[in-house]
Amino acid sequence: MNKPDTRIQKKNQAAILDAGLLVFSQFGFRGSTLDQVADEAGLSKPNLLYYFRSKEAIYTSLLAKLLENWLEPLRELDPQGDPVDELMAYAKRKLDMSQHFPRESRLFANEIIQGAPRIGDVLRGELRELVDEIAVVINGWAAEGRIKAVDPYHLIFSIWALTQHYADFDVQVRAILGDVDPFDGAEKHLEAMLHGLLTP
Amino acid sequence: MNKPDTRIQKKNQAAILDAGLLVFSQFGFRGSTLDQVADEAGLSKPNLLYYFRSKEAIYTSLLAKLLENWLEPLRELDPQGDPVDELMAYAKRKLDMSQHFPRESRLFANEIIQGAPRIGDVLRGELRELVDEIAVVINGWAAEGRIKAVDPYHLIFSIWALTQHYADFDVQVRAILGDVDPFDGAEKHLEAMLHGLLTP
DNA sequence: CAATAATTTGACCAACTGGTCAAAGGCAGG
DNA sequence: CCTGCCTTTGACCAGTTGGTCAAATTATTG
Repeated sequence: MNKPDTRIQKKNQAAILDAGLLVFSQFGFRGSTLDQVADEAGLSKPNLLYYFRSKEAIYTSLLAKLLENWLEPLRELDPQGDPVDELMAYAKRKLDMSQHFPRESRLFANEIIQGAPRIGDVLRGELRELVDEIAVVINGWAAEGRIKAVDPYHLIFSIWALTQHYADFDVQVRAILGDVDPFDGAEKHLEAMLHGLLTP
Repeated sequence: MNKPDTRIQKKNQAAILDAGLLVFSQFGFRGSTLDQVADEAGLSKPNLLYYFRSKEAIYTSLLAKLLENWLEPLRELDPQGDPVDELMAYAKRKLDMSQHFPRESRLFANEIIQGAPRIGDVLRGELRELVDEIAVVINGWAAEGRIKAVDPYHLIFSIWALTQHYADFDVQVRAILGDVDPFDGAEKHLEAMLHGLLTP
C-alpha cells in the first residue's frame, strides 16, 4: 500500500525536516512554532501539515533520525582494536559530528535538558545497554593493563561532554576564541586529554 | 527614591524568581509561559506582573543573577597558587554548582544554545577578558615548566564541558548510571583528567 | 479606627498558536 | 485535451499567550 514517494514529496519532506531541525534545535519543541518552520521551509503552514500530521510528528521524525546517528558510532567501537586508538577514533567521530552537524547536537541537547520526555526510554534502554557493553570492554582493557584504570562511564561522559560542548556552546566558544577556529585546537586537546587519561 | 522592599515583596519576588528559574531552565525563554511560572510560584498571572514588568523582566533578572555566580569562580583563581591545585579547585567549584544548582546551569545552557541573544555581549566582553587573563596565567605556568603545555582555552572549555554536563545532561547521566550517584565518580574522574592533562 | 498605601484579582484584549477544511491549482497518463 | 490524482492555499476555528485595568481586598500607619 505504501506508494514510493514522488519527487515533490521527497523534496518537500526534506525541506520541512531541514527547517524543523534548524528551528527546533534553537528553540526546543515548545519554543518553536509551525509558522517558523513553514517560513524556513518556504511552505505554507497547511502545506506543512499535508506532509506531516502535526508539529509533534515533525519533531519525533527528527529525533528518530537523530538517534540512529547518535548510537551508531558507539557500535563501531571494536573490542579487538587498540584501546587508545579505538577510544580516540570514537571521540574524533563525535567531534566531527559536532563540527558538521551542530544542529543535530543542539536538538539532542534541548531534548535532554527538557527532561528527555520523548527519548527517556531509549536512554534507559538501548543507550544504557550499549554503554554497559562498552564499559565491560574498557574495564577489560584496564584489567589487562593496556590502559590505566578509569571509570568507563565517566570516561564516556567526558568524551560526550567535550565533543558536544563545541556544538552546543558554539556561541560561547567562538565568543572567547574570536577568529580562531575552535575545531583546530579541539582535536589536539581531545587527544591530549585521552592520552593523559588512558596511557599508563 | 528606592523604597526598601517590604517583607511581602521580598517573599513574592523570591517565589517568582524561583519558579521562573525552574520553568525557564526547562523550557527556555520562548518555551515557557507566564501561566506556568505563576502556577509554580503560587500567584496569579496579573500578580506576577505586579512584581515584574514582563516575562522578559523575570528572565533577564534571572540571567543577571546567574552571570555573577558564573563569573565569580573564575576570579577566585589565584595566579600565585599551585597550578594543579588552583585548576582543580576551580573545577570542583564548578562541579559543586552543577550538583547544587543544576537549574542555573540549565538556564545558562538554554540561553547559549538559543544563540545567547541576551548575554552575547557579556560573553564577548567580560567573560572573554577574564578567560584571556587566565589563559595568560596558565601559559605562564606552562612556560615555567610547572605544568605540561596545554592550550589554556581548550583546557577551560573541557572543565566547563565536563562539569556542566552533569547538570545539563543529568537525565541522560542518570539513565545510564541507574542508582549510582553521578557526583560520586565525577569528582574523582575530574581529578584524573586534570592530573593527566597537567602533570608533567 | 480611619485613611492611606500596598497587594490581589477577575474580566478582558489583541496577537498568536496548532490544526481543519473545502476549494482551487497543477500535473501525469491516456 | 481531458480525467483523476496530487499538491497548495485562503479562510477559518478554538485555545493559548503576554499583558492591561479598574475594582476589590488587605496591610500599614498616624
